[in-house]
Amino acid sequence: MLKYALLGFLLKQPMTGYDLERWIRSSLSYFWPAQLSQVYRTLKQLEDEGLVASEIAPQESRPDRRVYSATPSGLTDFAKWITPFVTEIDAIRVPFLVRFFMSGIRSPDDIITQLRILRGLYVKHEEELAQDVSAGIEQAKSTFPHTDLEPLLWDATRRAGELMTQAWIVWIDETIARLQDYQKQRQTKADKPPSPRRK
Amino acid sequence: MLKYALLGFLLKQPMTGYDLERWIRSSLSYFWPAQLSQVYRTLKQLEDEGLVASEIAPQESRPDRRVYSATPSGLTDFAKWITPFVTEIDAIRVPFLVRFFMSGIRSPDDIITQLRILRGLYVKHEEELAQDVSAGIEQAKSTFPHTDLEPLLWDATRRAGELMTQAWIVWIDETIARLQDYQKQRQTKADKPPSPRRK
DNA sequence: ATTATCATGTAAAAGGTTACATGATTTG
DNA sequence: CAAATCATGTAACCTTTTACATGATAAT
Repeated sequence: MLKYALLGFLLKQPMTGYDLERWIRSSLSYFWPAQLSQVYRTLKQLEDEGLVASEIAPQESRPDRRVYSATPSGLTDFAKWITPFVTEIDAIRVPFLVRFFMSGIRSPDDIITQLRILRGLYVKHEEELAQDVSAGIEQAKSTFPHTDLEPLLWDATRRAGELMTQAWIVWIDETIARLQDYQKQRQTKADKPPSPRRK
Repeated sequence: MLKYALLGFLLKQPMTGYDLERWIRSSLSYFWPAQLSQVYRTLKQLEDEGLVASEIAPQESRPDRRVYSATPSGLTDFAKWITPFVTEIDAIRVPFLVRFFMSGIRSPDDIITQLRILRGLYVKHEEELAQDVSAGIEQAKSTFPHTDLEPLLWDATRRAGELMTQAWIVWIDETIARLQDYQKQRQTKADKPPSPRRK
């Protein structure tokens, strides 16, 4: 997948592995993160397959830049990948939900605390996403040649991140409420047998 | 991660790899899918680490069942894993969004068609999720010893799937609308120079 | 003075996917 | 009579993560 993300960017413009990582960071990373080391080895693989070519641009006082560009067969391969319609929903993996689901041995209080922490993280995440991606869009507009469609795709991707984040926040709030209800019920039950009585 | 999912189930009750896969399918799979082959190799790994133990239950006319159960050190390890608070948001990977983002060379019509296909898949997915997981909850209630908290966690996990699916459907509808607007504008622009005129 | 940015990579390990291999029984 | 379910696994491959390694310059 990273393979095609890189190819897609290189079709817009030749650039280095380092550049690619930064572009991804302000766009795709919210749905497909990429480590720099992974970018470098994938570029090498793409070059072995003849889908990209690189040339070295010497620099003083900095490591030389290795600038990659997509080859004609790179474009062909990319087109072959993007053309067919997807007819299955992607499996997603959310490690946090595994933990949550398996939290039966934790106290409801602990789970609520955990959810509150997570909520804070998502709020922060939402702000970062808005800023990073919006900045990315503006930079892309002034960097790449583009049709009007491309900023739309870029912004729709940002929007997807926004909607997902908001959905998580809704889920967290709902779930905290449910856990609090559960606690209240337990308490009520526990109070009844000894019959509540004031001093 | 699968490692702890398996341990978590085995702490509720001893069972086989096959059983584990089925339980996961009606619960966690929506946030952490597991192939049967992966379940088997992970169980083997857990056994090597002494976190689970297995014994063979002979059967006639069917392969013998290898029943796994969590060991005391399995419980310790699981508790150590579940206890600490998570303080970072999980990266998620959504292959479809990578394609979408890179669809600049496709026609808006194609992208809309693709989104409509996806919408149908999500609607179906939502129904399956509701049924599978609800059935799973009922079965879990009658199979595992449990506190009242556990059905709550199970159902909250179902709800997370529901909210995510709904968020995707909203996103798809929004995005189709945006693409249609984009098409209308292009058409208007194209119509202007010859100046629109009626018969 | 320290941190962030620019800029390159390598190597080992972990985790997951896909394909292969087998075979009886139950359900539609 | 065909397909799904029960039930076990192995092997090769692919992708990603984490850790290591280097080093100058610009910004705070």
